[in-house]
Amino acid sequence: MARQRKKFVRKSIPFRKDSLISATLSLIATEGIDAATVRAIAKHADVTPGLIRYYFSTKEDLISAAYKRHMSTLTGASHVSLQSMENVKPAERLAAFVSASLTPPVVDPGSVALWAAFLNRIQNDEKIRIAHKEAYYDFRDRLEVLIGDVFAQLGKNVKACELVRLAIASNAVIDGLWLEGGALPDAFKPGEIAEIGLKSIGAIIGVALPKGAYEYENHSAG
Amino acid sequence: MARQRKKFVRKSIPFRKDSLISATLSLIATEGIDAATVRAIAKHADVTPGLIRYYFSTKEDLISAAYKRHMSTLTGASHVSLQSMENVKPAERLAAFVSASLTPPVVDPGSVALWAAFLNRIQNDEKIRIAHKEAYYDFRDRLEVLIGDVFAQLGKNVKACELVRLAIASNAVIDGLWLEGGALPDAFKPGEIAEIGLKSIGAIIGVALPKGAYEYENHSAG
DNA sequence: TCACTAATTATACAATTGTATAATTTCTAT
DNA sequence: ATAGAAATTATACAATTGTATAATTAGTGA
Repeated sequence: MARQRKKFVRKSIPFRKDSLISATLSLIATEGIDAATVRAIAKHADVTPGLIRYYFSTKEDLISAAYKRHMSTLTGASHVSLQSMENVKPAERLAAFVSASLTPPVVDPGSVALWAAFLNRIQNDEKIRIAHKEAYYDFRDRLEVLIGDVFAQLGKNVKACELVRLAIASNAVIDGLWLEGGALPDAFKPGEIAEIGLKSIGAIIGVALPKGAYEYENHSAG
Repeated sequence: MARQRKKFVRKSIPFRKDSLISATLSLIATEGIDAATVRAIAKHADVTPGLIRYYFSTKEDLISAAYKRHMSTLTGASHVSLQSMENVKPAERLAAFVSASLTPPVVDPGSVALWAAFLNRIQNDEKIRIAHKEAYYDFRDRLEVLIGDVFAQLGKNVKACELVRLAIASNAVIDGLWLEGGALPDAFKPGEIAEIGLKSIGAIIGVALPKGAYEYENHSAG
């Protein structure tokens, strides 16, 4: 008889790490943090539990890596929206950024659940606390730049501390809407959250933000 | 020799339930959800693990009860601020409500951690999902009434759907600021969050909200 | 004082958890 | 082809978990 089928296939280190991180995120998002046991994660990644320890020295290491990837996914989605918009009016760039942050896949129950699961560890896990802080300031600073650009183009002169205040407030609007949209997906119509976000941030900074920006709304209605 | 010291004291049902719920909340808030084991909770409540099952048929029951109490604590804190303000101008009542929601003890790391721990279960635990939904709408509706009163007093006519939108947006501002203030307590000066909240919501609804409302700010500055 | 009820503790148990280590299998270089 | 290194699986283990049940203890009314 022919040689028996292979019992496993060797994969590269990045591949396996990615698989395990993806499996971890997927499990936490869909079944909650308690479901993310080493055995469940391994099964989800089509791998044996022992392999986890081969790539991550401890489970906390894996969780920490998963957190970082989730955060970069979140912030990355908003960031991508600004590429190829170099020559677009500042107000439209800001609107695109806000829209992207308040539209699927950023606004998503699993995404919020994931974030909440990690937030729970923020107090007792320094790695996660630092990562959270960095992600928060990164996002807020980007928002501040975008808002500053809008004012610059309009010739408005705004004090630095005032600009910070507006960025904090705009960030809060996005966070709050993102949260509610993800936690209570049935409570809002599609597009409603992004629309409210645009109007609200527009009111806060005193500049109307164009609605229905680019890729995020259906073009047929424009 | 005298009779040996009592090995335990009998307490009333509400007392023990309260103790156990408090211990649960305290543990989750300070050490995270994983630390809230039946044994740790019992120890925290100066009780034997077995007693938990005497008052709560399952651990999930206890967790669920703890969630409800936490939510009513949160919303209650904002609600109390409106009592004995029946004859105050609507804008000041709204301001007091916002201030109370964005000031300790509502804004607090433990409070946010607690809320995040429960949010993680929102997808897979129907009881918690329903409780969350109710708490959200309860808070938002109250906000909507307060905003509506402000407009009524100013003689402004605002459509119902527009009022809802403003309540959603204001709620998002509060949620976002509350979250960031609790998760990153060092990132903000005392009173800064409440101040930003008042200005932002004021901008959103188009009505300046009085700062330094009542009990929440130091009276010496007034 | 004394039984009786209900609250509390004590003990036990099976399942699950993270981790450690030994045993295999695959792939690559020679 | 084959040996050796590296990746993967297999197995084991002690600790912890939620829960169930039996054994005590405290308070109450007669």
